Amino acid sequence: MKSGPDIALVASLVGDPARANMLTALMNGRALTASELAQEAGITPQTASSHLAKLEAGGLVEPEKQGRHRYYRLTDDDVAGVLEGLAGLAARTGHMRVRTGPKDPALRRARICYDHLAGDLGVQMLDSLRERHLVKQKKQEIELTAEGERFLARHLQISPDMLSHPRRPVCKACLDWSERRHHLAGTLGAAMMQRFAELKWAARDPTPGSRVVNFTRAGEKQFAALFGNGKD
Amino acid sequence: MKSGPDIALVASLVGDPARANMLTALMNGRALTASELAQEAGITPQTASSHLAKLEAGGLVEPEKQGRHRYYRLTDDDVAGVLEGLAGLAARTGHMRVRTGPKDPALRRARICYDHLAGDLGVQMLDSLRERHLVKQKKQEIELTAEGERFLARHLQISPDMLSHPRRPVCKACLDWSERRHHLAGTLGAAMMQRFAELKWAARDPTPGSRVVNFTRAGEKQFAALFGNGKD
DNA sequence: ACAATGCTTCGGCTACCATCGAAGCATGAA
DNA sequence: TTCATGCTTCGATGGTAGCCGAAGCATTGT
Repeated sequence: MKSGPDIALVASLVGDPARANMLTALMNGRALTASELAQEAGITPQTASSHLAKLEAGGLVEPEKQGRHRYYRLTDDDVAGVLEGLAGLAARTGHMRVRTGPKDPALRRARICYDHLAGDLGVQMLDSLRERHLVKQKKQEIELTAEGERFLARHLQISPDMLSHPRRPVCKACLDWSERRHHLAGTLGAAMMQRFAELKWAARDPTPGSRVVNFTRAGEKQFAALFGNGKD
Repeated sequence: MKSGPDIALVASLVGDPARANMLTALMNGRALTASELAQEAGITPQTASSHLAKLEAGGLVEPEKQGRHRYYRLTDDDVAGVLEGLAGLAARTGHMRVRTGPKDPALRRARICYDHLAGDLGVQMLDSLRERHLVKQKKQEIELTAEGERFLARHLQISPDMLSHPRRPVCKACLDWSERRHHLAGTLGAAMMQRFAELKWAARDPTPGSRVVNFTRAGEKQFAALFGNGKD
């Protein structure tokens, strides 16, 4: 009659330090993989998996499968709002948290995600394509329009028959690690990245293991001309 | 560097079912005694005491001593807001809570608190006195003004020398059980209640153990004329 | 096909914390 | 004063949940 899980259930989810660390890591809107969240919370992947399953059951986070990764994000702004409120209450009692700053700026700017472009520029590129109706995006589904095909042929010498693959889609939305948004994956994403390299617009950083992509001065200009949003 | 109590601490406070029950019982703004909260949570007083100490240390509730009772209330609206948010998230996942309805309406309307009037009418009376500057209230301190003394003498035949007592203040703010607000205690509160009875305006319910105060039809009219707020 | 990576499930261990009995203060009443 | 009530502190107990090692799926790449 009077008992029941109610707020205690969801509050206890946030009440565990490991889960709280995960949730605060997700507060900026970015989606993180299970492994990254485990590292963020300072626990092993198997423990993190258990926590994430509970958070998902409690409706606080939502998973999105992406290849062999599994990205998690906060369910919606309501969750973020409650977390903000809790943080506010905690701050009043004198428990401030040191905010972990952004990592390597170059990595955030442009990097390789498998074989396609990710980072700020990658997200910006998909934004531009979508805005100019060169692609149509519906959730994770992305479709190349006829207008888009002409655009690719004219400016990047990419023809549709180069993009067909038995098991891989032409276009796919891929969750960006540094931004909260999607960037373009699939055979088209890979082909575009390859073309950027061939045109000497950009090249992977020679440092072994680095995923940074360095744009040349001319390449950045050309890229901005094609996919610029007017801000830089 | 990255760890710290932060939101996990305050969330874990709400995360315990017993504490959550206490907090939800306080959500309507009323202040409850430690014993009442213990009963509300279905635990023994000593366990409740431990919980309340933690909630107080966490800044979620604030105590107010009142005789041998100890009233607890939510610290402020921010706390209530966060609890509301948590309840909202919990409701989405299908964990609705059966809201414990208001108890006996007559008890909420008017009742005896020790020896003075409490309930809706008791709160309304102190409101009226304060509004018309017959008393001055500063936190829990209440002082009778010269204007107030004249008012009491004229309408209720209560003189200041009737109110002096070696160990009891004339006026005192007493937390109301059903309302969130204060009502008037002290020798004045007792004297006024006694006068109401003598004037046949009201009488304690004859049921043994009942704290209900029944107003007569005429008494309610007179009371409203003196302390009415225009709403009834 | 095989190997590698990312994540999950299972089992046992450990530590924490809610809970209550008993006793100790504090306040108010007789 | 002495008694009663309300609340707190102390100590011991027990249940629960976080944690990790090892093994098991799933997906991708060679």
